[in-house]
Parts: sequence; C-alpha cells; structure tokens
Amino acid sequence: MVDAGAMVKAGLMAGRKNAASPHPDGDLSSGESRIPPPNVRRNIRRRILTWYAKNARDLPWRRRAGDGYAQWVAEIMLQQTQVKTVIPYYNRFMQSFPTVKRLAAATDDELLHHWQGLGYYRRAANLHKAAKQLADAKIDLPRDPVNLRKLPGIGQYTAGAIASIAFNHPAPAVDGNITRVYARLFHITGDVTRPDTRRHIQNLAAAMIPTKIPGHYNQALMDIGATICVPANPLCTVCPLSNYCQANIHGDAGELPIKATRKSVTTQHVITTVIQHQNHLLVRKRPSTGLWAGLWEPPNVEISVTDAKDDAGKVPHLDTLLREYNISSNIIPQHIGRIPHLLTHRQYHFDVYKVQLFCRVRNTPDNNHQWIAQEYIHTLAISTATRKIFSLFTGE
DNA sequence: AATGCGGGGCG
DNA sequence: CGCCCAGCATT
Repeated sequence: MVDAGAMVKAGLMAGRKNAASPHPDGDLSSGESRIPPPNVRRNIRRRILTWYAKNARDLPWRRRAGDGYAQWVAEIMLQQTQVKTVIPYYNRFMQSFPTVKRLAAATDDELLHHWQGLGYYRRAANLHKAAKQLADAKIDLPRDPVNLRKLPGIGQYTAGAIASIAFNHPAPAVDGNITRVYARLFHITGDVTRPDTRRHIQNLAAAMIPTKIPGHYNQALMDIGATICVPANPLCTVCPLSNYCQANIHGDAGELPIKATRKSVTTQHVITTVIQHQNHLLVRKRPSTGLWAGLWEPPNVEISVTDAKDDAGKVPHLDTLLREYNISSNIIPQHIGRIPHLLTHRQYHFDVYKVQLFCRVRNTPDNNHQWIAQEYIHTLAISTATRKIFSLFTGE
C-alpha cells in the first residue's frame, strides 16, 4: 500500500531506531502469542520442503552433507557474503585444506592467500584459531549448537546452521535471508535490527523447525530467500508460500523487512606509493588486527580530509613517508591516478604515486617489509583495494 | 547498544 | 553509479 510504503520510507530517512508498529494490537512484546498454530506450521513446513525437493540449489558444500567441517568452512565464508562469491573460494580452500587437521597445520600467510579478496579477514583468523584448538585437543567438531558456539567465529546463526545441516540437530539458523522471509511470511513490522524483533523471529524459527530434517528446512528457507523472496521486487507469483505469506496478502512484501538506516560513510584519503627498483616493488605487511589484518600493501599514509583539500598539503605527507625509507629528495614521485574504494563505513580514495629508484637505498627496513619481484606479486595475500592499486600501476 | 570489519550485486 | 545486502567480536 502506498501509505505503508511512505511510512516505511519516512522512518528510514529519519534514521529512526525503532519503526513503531502500525498495529498496536500486533505488538512484538507478546512474541509467543504470535506463533502460528500447529496446523499452519505444518502446512508451511510441507510447502517449503516440497519446494526444496525440486528446487534445491546444487552447491559444493551440499555434496558433502554429513561433513561437519565442510559445512563449517562454507558457513564461515557465507557470513556477509553471497553464494556466488563464495563458491570459487570454497573450492580452492577445500582443495588445499580438506580436513581440520590440514587447516590447523596451515601457516597464516597460506590461509590469508586463500582468503584474499573475500573480505572480513578476521573470519579466516578465527577459523584457523578454532581448527588449531580442535586439533590440539584432539577432538572432533562439536555436533550441537551450544558447543559449536564456543568456537571463535561461530555465533548463534552459524552454530544453528552447522548443527542442523551437518548433524541433523533441530536448531534454527536465522540469517539475513531467513529474517526477510519470516518478516514477510508473518508480516513482522518491527525493526529487524532491534533485539526484541530478532528474538521474536528467533522464537518463530525455533517453533517452525521440523525435527526430522531441520537441515533441509533451513537450507530451503535460505534458497527461497536468495532466489524468490529477494530484498527488492520479490517474486511472489512463483513463491511456494504466497498463499500463506501475510505480506503478500497485505500487498507490501517489498516494504519488509524494516530496518534502521546505517551510519553514513566518512571519506578517507590515503597517499599510496608504489616504490620500484628495477622490477622489484616494496611492500609491507599490515598489523595482525584491524582493517585488512595481515595483508600486504605498498607503503602508504592516511591523511585527514582537511589536508586533502589543500592540494599543496599532500606533498609533505608523501615526503615524510619517503624519508622514512631513506629515499632521496631528488627522486620525484609521479602521481599515476586515484583509486576509489568503498567500504561499509568508509569511502577511501587512494592517490597513487609511482616512485622510481635507481639504486636500492637500503635493504628491507624490517621484517614487515619486503622487496618483491613484480611477477611474484600474486603470491602475496592482498586486499581488493591493493589489487586495484597494483592494477593501476601495471596498467592491468 | 554501538561500532568495526570488505566486497559484490542490482536497478 | 548510487543504493542495498549481511554475522561476529569487541567495547
């Protein structure tokens, strides 16, 4: 309905944390009363499972159904990341690290190299840490959500997903897709980023879970969310739940779920050097925590936005950086372009300067630096932003 | 409760 | 090309 849509938009634009329910009698606080009766739950379950039997996506990890490790790796990669993006990473990863033991024996660099470009690099660190914990203790991956949850990197969703899919444990696994499906199916108008709304959906999901094949049920909902009940312009006409979907009946599926606006992004300028001597480039390793943890990049310095406005103000930052590497002031850096790179919370601009050395001033400054031949750049684990920077330098 | 953490897809 | 999407850990 037009009015409902307008209300939603107004709420979002204002960045309100809690979009008030338009139906006072439909308050979320009494969560339990809103769980549908058993016969409705049965019908919905049957629809979902029947649909899944015909329409399940053929995904690499689904070919290893009983393999907890395989599901674990997949679920970690799938956090905040789409299936299509994950598949090639997953296949390479499982090729190199087919078991917990093999993963535990990997080096940090080896692991990061398999993860480079996938983002959220702490996921890789936590996965590695958890694998080492299991290997050291000589225990198998837990089969229940409570114990899975104790491993680093495994939260409520991932614990439920692994336990249900790999071990047939009747646990809900409420991710973004399933949240969207339930918000529409049961017409939940509360802000889904709020704890009370999330709790309500979690309770619904727990009530909906079938005891026999919970893994199929969870995966079916994920598939429906990914292929039919998509965020914008949901394909309600082909949805197996259309007859049961309160939002479809109400005509506002596209307006749900409601969520608070995210913080706006801030702009961050970075002066990046590509320091070249013959065919070698100088790179350094980022710290093991924070953004792009443990990845390699060319030496750079972040500058404040106010500095960026003053064009002349850039040069001192660059000079200071080059002085740290004992690079002669006779060397004139050449600006070769600007790379924009957007993150959730920050808009980066990398101003890239080529610095051509005719003699190597000194050896690598410390263990976190190295000179690397251009043809071996691909052996380094680098972020997508760094890949763009190197591409600019090499001319693709 | 709020924030940090990447990257890709879509209209 | 502007807008949207999505779990866990830390603080």
